[in-house]
Amino acid sequence: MLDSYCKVLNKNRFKVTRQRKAILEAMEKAHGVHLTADDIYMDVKQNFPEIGISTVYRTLELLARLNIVHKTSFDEGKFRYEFCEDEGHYHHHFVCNGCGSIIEVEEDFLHHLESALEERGFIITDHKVQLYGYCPECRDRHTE
Amino acid sequence: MLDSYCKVLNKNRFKVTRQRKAILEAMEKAHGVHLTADDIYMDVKQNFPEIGISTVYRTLELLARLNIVHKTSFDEGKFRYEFCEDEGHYHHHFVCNGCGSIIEVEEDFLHHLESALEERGFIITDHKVQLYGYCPECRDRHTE
DNA sequence: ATCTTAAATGATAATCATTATCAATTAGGA
DNA sequence: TCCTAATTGATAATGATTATCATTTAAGAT
Ligand SMILES: [Zn+2]
Ligand SMILES: [Zn+2]
Ligand SMILES: [Zn+2]
Ligand SMILES: [Zn+2]
Repeated sequence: MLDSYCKVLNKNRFKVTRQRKAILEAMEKAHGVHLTADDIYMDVKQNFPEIGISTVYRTLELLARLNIVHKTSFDEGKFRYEFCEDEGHYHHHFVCNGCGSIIEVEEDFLHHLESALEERGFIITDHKVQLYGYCPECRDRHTE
Repeated sequence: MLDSYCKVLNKNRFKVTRQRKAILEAMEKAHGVHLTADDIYMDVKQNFPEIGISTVYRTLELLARLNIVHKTSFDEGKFRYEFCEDEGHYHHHFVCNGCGSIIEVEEDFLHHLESALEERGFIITDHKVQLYGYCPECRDRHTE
């Protein structure tokens, strides 16, 4: 997995540095979790104290440009990152207003909306669906 | 319209100040446009040079809390505001990667996604759908 | 209409995520 | 090994937003 990402870096003439590998490893370790730049920085620092926060931001920007990671905001005033899916089409997210947890949702009804727009002459390159509310653990606390 | 918003302020024991009225007026003037706090600040300043940017932020936060305006981010690193719809359920947005224009989309296929989650015990209070791509004016420039 | 007072305001500083700068380091090809 | 452009880390800068606090004001009581 890590190797295949390094191949993409190579293919695009970007150097495979210790820092970039460490960042990719940290993200792999947290697969399925939506990490902030700072989450990644803190984790990498454990085994690599010299790493700079700028390198983390720069690397994530690069990985996003290469379609290795997907950068998205859940309206918290900061961005979160996760690995892209192979198909290039993203799953959706449910954000709990109670505990803040972000839960992935597989269902996809967006084709309808997309084709309606494409008929009107738009080109759709990406979409984002975020649902907000209460997860089963928080719903009782909320309705009490 | 403005009067009905003032009524909501009154009902909730908030004062109806010149600043709050000016901000609501600026937003009414730009109905259908998705304004940033600074857009509103700049506009109100024309006829009300003493207004402070803090007041704009504070007022928007209050109006959002009262469900008068809806605050949303289009991943630009800042928030945009528009009046809530009566139903409490928002339209969707198409963001053009070319010119940055934000176009409203009425179609709503989200019930499906929402009921699927509700069956699993979640409570959905809000959703956000944002599509990205190229609008008809920008698509040729893009595919050239 | 005046008084009272808690709410609201504006100037300013603080915060926080992110980006830019730049001298020093380094990956990877010759 | 050498060369060099890419990369890095420290630091400063930015830009949006929030906090602080002395001053002003809306709106209810007199
Ligand atoms: Zn929860
Ligand atoms: Zn996800
Ligand atoms: Zn466009
Ligand atoms: Zn809208």
